[in-house]
Amino acid sequence: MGVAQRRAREKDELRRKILGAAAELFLEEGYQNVSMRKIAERIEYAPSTIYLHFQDKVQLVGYLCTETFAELDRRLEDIMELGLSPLETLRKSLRAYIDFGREYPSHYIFVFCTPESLFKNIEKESCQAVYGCGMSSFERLKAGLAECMHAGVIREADLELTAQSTWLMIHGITAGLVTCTSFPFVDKELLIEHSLDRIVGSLQ
Amino acid sequence: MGVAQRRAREKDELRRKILGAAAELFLEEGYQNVSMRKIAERIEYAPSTIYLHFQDKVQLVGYLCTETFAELDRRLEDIMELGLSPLETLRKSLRAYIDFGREYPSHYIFVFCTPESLFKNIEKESCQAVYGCGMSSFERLKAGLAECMHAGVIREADLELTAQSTWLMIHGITAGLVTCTSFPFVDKELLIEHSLDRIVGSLQ
DNA sequence: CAGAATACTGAACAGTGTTCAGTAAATCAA
DNA sequence: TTGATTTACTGAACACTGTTCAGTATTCTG
Repeated sequence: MGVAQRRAREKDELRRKILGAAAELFLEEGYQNVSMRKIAERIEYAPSTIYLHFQDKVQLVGYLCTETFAELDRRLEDIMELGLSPLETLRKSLRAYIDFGREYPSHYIFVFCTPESLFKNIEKESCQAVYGCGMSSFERLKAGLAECMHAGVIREADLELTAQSTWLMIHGITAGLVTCTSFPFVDKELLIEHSLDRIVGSLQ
Repeated sequence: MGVAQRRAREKDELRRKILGAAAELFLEEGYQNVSMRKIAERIEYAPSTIYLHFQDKVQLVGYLCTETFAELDRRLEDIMELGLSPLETLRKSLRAYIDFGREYPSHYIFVFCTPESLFKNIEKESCQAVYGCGMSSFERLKAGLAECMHAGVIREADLELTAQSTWLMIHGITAGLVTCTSFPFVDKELLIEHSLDRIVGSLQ
C-alpha cells in the first residue's frame, strides 16, 4: 500500500517547505523576524498548520540551527582530515569556528547569545535541541586540544578547564564581532588573527 | 512661581516610578519580561502615560542600562585609585568587568548580546544610548593597557588592536557564563582565574 | 457506499509595542 | 470668581505576536 508512503512523503515535503520559509526569514533578520503568520503566508497555508509539524517556534528555529551547526561540524571534520600538525589543526579549527559564526550570525546568536529566560514557557525538549547545537563542535575542540597536549605542543593542563576557557575566548571573538555590528572595530581580519595568536599562544 | 518646579518634580517622580517598576521586571527576567502594560499596572497608570516620559521601550530599558553601567565605571575608577601596579590594576579591572556582567546579567545581555536587528523600527537615538553604555569602560580598559605598555610590563603593540582583542576575550568569558546558564561549566571561579591568567599572560 | 482516518482551517485567546483623539484637572489672566 | 489655556492622563484602537482547538473537508479503507 503505497498510500502511507506517499502521505509520509507529502508530509515531509510540507515540513521542508515550512523550514525553507522559516530559514529565509531567519537569515534575513534573525529569530524575531520569524513569525508563524509570515511563514504561513509564504507557503500558502494557515498558521495553525505549522503546529502539525512543529510543537513551537523554538523547535522550528532549533531545527534550522541543528542543520546549520552540522555544517560547522563537517568543516571541522574536513580540517581534521587534512593531516596537518595538531597545532595547525587546532588553529584552523578555531578560525573555522569564528568564520562560521560570522557566516551564520542569526544561527550563532540564537544558539549562544539568547538568554534562557526567553525560553520560559517553552517545551523543555525544544530548548534542549537548541542548547545541544554546539555540543558536538565543543567536543571536537576538546579532542583537538587533547591531541596537542598528547603531542606536547601545548602545556599539559586540565582538559575540560582548558577547553572551556578556550571556547569562551573564541566565543567572545565570534559573538562580539557578530552582535556589536555598529562598534568601530579595527580591521576584522587582523583582529581575528591577532586574537588567535594570543589564544593559541597562551596554551603553550 | 514654585508651580513649574513642583510640576517638574512630580514629573521626575513619576519618571522614577516608571524606571523603578521597569527595573524590577528587567532584573527578574530580562528585556522580554519588561512590558509597558506590566509597568503601567505596577505604578497604577495607563500604559500610554509611559510614552509621555520615554519615547519607546528601548529608550526606557536603555536608561536602566546606562545607570547600571555607570556603576561599573565607578568600580573601575575605584580600582585605578588603589595605587596598585599597572598590571595588577589591569587584572583587577578585567576581573571587575566579568563580575559586573555576572551581577547584572540582564543589563549585560541587553547591551552586548542583543542582535541589532531587534532595533529595526526603533528611534536611532534610543539605540545609540544602548550602544554607548559600555564605551566608557572600554576607554578605561584601553587606558589601563596603555599604562602597562608605558611601564613596559606588557608587550608594545597597537593599542586599539590590543584593547579590542582583550575586550573580545573578557566579553567571551562574561557573555558565555551569563547566557549559557545550562552548560555544565567547571568551577566558575577557577575558570575565570584560569582564563584571566591566559589573557593577561598573552599580553606579555 | 458508509465509516474511519487524516489534513487542514478559522476563529479565538491572551498577550505585545505604540498612537492619538478626547477628557479631566490644574493653572493663569481678567 | 469667572472663562480660557495649558498640562496630565486615559481608553480605545491598530497591527502585530505565539498558540489552541472545535470543526470541516478531503481522502482512503473495509
